[in-house]
Amino acid sequence: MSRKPKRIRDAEVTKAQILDAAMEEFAKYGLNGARTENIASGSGVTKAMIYYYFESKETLYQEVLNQLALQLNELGLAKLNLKELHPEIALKTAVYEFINYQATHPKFGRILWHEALQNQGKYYKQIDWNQSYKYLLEILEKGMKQGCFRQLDPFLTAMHINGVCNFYFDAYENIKHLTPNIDLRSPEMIEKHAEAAIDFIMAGVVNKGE
Amino acid sequence: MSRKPKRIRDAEVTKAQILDAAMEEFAKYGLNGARTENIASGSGVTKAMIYYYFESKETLYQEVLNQLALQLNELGLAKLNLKELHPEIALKTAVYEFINYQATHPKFGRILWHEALQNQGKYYKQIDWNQSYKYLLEILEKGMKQGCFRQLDPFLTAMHINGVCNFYFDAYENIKHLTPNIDLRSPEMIEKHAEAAIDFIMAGVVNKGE
DNA sequence: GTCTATAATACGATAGAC
DNA sequence: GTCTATCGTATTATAGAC
Repeated sequence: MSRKPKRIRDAEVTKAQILDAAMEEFAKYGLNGARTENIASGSGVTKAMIYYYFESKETLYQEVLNQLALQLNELGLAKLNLKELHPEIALKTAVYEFINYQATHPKFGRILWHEALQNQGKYYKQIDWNQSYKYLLEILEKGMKQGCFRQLDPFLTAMHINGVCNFYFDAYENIKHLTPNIDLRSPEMIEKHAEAAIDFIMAGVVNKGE
Repeated sequence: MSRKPKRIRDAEVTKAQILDAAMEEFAKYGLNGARTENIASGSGVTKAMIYYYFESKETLYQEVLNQLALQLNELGLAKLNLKELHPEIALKTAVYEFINYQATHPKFGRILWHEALQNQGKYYKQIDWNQSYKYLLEILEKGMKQGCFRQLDPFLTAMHINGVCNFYFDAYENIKHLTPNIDLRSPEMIEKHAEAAIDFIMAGVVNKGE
């Protein structure tokens, strides 16, 4: 009579594995669509463990969002010290890093889109995302003040820049059908997107009249 | 003994009402998240009617996507005869009309985002969206050939333009929390977005060196 | 063509043994 | 700390009366 081998008991490890699998599942289906059974099997534990470490599926989801915000602030734009650079260089760098982040962390954007669409931003609201967003605003405002950027609405411009960077990745599952012969996820195409996006954005923002 | 008044029997009307309510529900929650009960109550019929007129929730969803593609082709860019205009005017018009379409048909973008995210474009693939997408490509290519647009990758540029137009609307539920004092859905703000988007896109595309 | 009632199942969450 | 077994409910879909 062989039994299922029992798991090594390690709270830290188990909790981290659940969070990882949860991020994967939430990225695919969002809070509502995610299945606790999938999170359990994805992390190699039973469903009951999820409720031992986290109060509910909802709490687990909130924790995933928290982790996301932490990761973004750590790995993201903070360490680049963009404020001290020339606005043009700062903006180019920020856009490049942001696209790179999207390419290497595809779950990030997807979770936030699911959040906006199916939860109407209910949980997004509970988390402070401002740091990363404000960097971009500051760069734009500084560039306008210095005259190297055109006079634009900083908020709308930030949204437009975001759209240029994001759409390629987050609408991928639809637009891949428009170009069946091109692998939009290949490093070469992503690099092309990054270059074209930077070119497009800079042309849209930089003041050529000087 | 009062009874629930029976519905007037009219197949056409009932079917249309179900489709309307379904579009509403799918726009909110996508195929998986949508509840047939909500679609039923939203259209004033019972759940059984959905299965009488449509094979299943899935079939109903496919029909909604079909309707969407039809509406887009009818109301959209086709009637503008953009090919005969100067590329700059054509692009400005296309962007303006597209933003206007998004503003007046918010369900359109939401359904497609849900489709990309939760179904990985499985049903999107079954429908021909090419017309509307190809208009934009043709405008860009014509402008580049004539020299009034810069030499850009037409496909990537089309994606970037799409991102500029869309993000404002489709990420609304998240970004509204970033600007609690501004109503991003007011006609004034949408008009500002449209103007800024056109300005941004034209600056990114038009060849200034001539 | 429309309804009520219900079958069948999937899923979040919990109890309790080990 | 981890497991198995199960409860309770929500939900898609169908059967059958009117």
